[in-house]
Amino acid sequence: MQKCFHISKRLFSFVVYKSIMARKKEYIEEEVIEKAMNLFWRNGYESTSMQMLEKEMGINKFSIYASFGNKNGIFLKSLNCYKLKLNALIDKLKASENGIEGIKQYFFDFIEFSKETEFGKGCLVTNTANEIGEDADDKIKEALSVFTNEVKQVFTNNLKQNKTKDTITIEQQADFLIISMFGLSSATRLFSNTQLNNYIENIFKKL
Amino acid sequence: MQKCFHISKRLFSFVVYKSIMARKKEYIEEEVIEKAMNLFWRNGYESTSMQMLEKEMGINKFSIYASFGNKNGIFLKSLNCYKLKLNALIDKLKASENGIEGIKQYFFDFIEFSKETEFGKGCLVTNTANEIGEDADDKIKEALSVFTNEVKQVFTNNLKQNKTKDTITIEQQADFLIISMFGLSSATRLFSNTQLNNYIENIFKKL
DNA sequence: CTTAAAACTAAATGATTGTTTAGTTAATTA
DNA sequence: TAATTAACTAAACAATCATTTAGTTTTAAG
Repeated sequence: MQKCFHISKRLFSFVVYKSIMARKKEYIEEEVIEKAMNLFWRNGYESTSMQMLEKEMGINKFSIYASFGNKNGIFLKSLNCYKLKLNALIDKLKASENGIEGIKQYFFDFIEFSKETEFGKGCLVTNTANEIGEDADDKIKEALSVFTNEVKQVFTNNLKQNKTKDTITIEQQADFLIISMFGLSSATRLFSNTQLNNYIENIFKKL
Repeated sequence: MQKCFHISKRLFSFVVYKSIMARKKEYIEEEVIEKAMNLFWRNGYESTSMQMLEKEMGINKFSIYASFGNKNGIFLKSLNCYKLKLNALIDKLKASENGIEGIKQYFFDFIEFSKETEFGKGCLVTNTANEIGEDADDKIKEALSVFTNEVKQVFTNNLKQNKTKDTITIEQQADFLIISMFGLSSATRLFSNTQLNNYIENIFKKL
């Protein structure tokens, strides 16, 4: 087969044999990925084993590998799923037109979003950024980086709503806020609601 | 042997047979623990295997287990070693009498303390707090909690140097600062020096 | 010098990791 | 209905994990 005509076996069967489907999948990929995502969110990447994923996703290892390639593949899809869920908060923030007040509300919204029982489970993105080392998978590192920069950009746009702020101040405050989100993520897992409130109130006293 | 007279084999040999030593250890426990600590600091608890520890500490697995019991034991000793190293900064902070300025200097000192190459390696305590789950070893969780509270207490004492601040404000600002340290710890691993500076400067604005 | 005990080396342990393979079931099309 | 093929179950895979065991070497006391 010539290189320029090469397409993967899976894609090939999808494109050409679309009408010759045999047995139907008994699960919906988006649904089982959401379950996987919640497991990764609670336990982290390394602590989540294929055995746990098999049980939580409710499908066999074979099916998991057939659908997502490997553990990394499941995780990358899970990151995307997380992104879609968080988009509810991000979209609200984007729609806000009250500057830093909108960002402050996002911080409070995130606590609710992260809530599990008494404590939260942090942010899947920052949890992973804290967990992995420099030699981790490049796609994962890239996804985390892209995500972080996107959120920082939304913060920047909201800060720009205050016309009295110069460019340098906005950049510095955006750095301050995105790093503060890392602190908030950790804090939801460890600190009380009162302490989280004290934290957020002090953050926004300075802006 | 009656229960009330029971002492461990190791302690027994130490106390009674102190003068009947056979072969001497070819390593100093404090020295190999420092090497282990640096490995945990760089890679985290789970990612650090006994194989890596054996190589880095320069002694055999048998010797490691004889000296420290198990991986958890090595880690608890490593946490203590980390504490001793960080005490240089903490003592400087304790000695300072310029209120929040001393705390701000501690933040900058920590960046230097955490520095590895271009990026830092965070704080062993907060790294671990971010890594472990609720079902982790109780001694480790306790050690992390004690450590965090001690640092917060030092922050509190420094904040009290400003006599105009009321008790509630001091408590709230101490919460803010200790959670901000979690953010700084993560940030040293991911963000540039400029961004770390922007972060710290904004933390201590209007405090 | 003999004896005893601790410290050493190196290999084996069983459990668990992520991943793959062999064989069965079920759905679609001709 | 028969043939085809994807999706399934369940077992096996090699690698690695933390931990233990067996056997040797070294030191010091009697």
